[in-house]
Amino acid sequence: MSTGFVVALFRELVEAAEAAGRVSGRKEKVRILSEFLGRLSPEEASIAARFLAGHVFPEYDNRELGVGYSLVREALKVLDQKPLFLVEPQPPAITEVYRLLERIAGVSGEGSREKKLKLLEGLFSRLSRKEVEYLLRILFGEVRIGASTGLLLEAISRLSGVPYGDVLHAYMVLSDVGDVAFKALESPAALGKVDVSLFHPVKPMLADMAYNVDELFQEHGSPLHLEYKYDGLRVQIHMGRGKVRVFSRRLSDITEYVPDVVERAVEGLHVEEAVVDGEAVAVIGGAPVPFQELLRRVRRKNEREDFLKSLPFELHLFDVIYLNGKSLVREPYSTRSRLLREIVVSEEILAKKTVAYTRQEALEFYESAVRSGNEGVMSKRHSSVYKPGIRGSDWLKLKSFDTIDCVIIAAEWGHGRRSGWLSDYHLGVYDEESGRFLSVGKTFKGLSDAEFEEMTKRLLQLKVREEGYVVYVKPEIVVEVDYSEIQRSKRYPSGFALRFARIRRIRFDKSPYEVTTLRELRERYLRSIRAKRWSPQ
DNA sequence: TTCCGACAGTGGGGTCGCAAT
DNA sequence: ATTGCGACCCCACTATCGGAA
Repeated sequence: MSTGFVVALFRELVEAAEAAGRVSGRKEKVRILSEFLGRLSPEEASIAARFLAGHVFPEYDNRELGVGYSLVREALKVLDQKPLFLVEPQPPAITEVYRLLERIAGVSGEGSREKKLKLLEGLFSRLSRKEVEYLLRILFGEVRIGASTGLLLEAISRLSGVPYGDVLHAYMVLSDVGDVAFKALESPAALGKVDVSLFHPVKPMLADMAYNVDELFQEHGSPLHLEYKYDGLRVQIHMGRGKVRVFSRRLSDITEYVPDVVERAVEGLHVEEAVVDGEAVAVIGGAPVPFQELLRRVRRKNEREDFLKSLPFELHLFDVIYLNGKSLVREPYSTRSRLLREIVVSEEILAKKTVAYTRQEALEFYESAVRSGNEGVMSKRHSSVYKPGIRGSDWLKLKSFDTIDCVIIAAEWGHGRRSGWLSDYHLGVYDEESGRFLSVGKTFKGLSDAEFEEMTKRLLQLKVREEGYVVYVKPEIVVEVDYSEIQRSKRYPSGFALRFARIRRIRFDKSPYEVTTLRELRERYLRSIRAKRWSPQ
């Protein structure tokens, strides 16, 4: 090769990852990663950057590896056997590992499990234990070296000399850290010029959480620009040149699953070329169905028309980020909002909006959103630009939630920084009929490190038995639990599961027989689906 | 010097299609 | 016909680092 680069081994990537993981400072991690990537050819660097971010393929790439814990467990057995090689196998290059993973992703059909297994075993047998460990971390998207996409972009900026702002913007529109690394090394001058283009998905902008309307005013000032927050599928629709593609929040092309969304976009927008952002909600009788029901339409393909009609998607658009050849991500929200209104046939396709000058107006709008079966409201800073993939205070979400008391009936040992703590708790409600506590799901959210420490001690004192990762305890510790929705569950004996459960506080003052009853939970569930005007079956 | 924004890490609910059983 | 697996839809929350104030 005439590139002037020495072929980089996968082992070197592992060494760099380890080194970055050992230090705690972000700057030091960035230095280590940039020095490593700087030694690589553009192609190697693009693969390595993706690997370090916990991806095998670009995020917009729809290829699937089809390798999970089960297959890996099987393949790992090969390491326990004596290798059949007479001479030591050649350690693979980064590019070789990538090509092999591409082959694995390409396998499908009957006997695919066996074929994937053989390829995986072949790869494992050429790697040291430590290299296998890091390969697995990459495959499962959990590299855990305290550096992911964010710090990799800083490393790319550092090694290419391209300002960080340009690198970040390139990432936002290219949607792949590997593509950014490649371009930064191959043509750094061009990196600052990339922008949104038709049919290449862009990471959707995200919102921070707010907890009351006062916070919204505090952050965004008056008046507030509010929208309904719908509980559905985030969709980014690219249309033009006689074509429409729909992308999900994680950039999968979901066009084939949502023909009615395509139809509504085509009928609802009069425009040459556009990329619009919105939420698709499944609606029956004018009211949104529970998210759980909507899920039945996700990734469901080749579906008969009568099924689609029984659970139709409605579209609520709230942004436009590309229009007739021009990127709008640098335009303020006020402008994008106006342009969106100009290209819709009717306001019906837009997210419901209001401008609230007072606390009272904001509250009323929020109440109306929740009353009509939606999640809550969004507040958007009128002057803010569209920041793809960024979660910040420019957009704030205010969601409704409810609270019940549960008793902890079991707990699971944590992983990583939580190893040594019981950090995942099985929550029980009281069933008066059987006199038992029945599980309504698990949560690991809400406690501080100190509380985990304390909770672990208390739970171990209440331990009844231990099975694998699960420690069953005497039901004694009561916790107040916030959740966003009660779902029907086949997994839990109570028949219900809490969506987005998190512990608000520990109730040392309450006895387990004072926790919420199953009857009460059932009543709450029935009330919530009545609000949505939806009934099972 | 203190404050706060962005990032990383830990893990929850559900449903589908597909291959294996 | 049923089951197990892998992918992916929705995520919330706390700790930490380092630049902003």
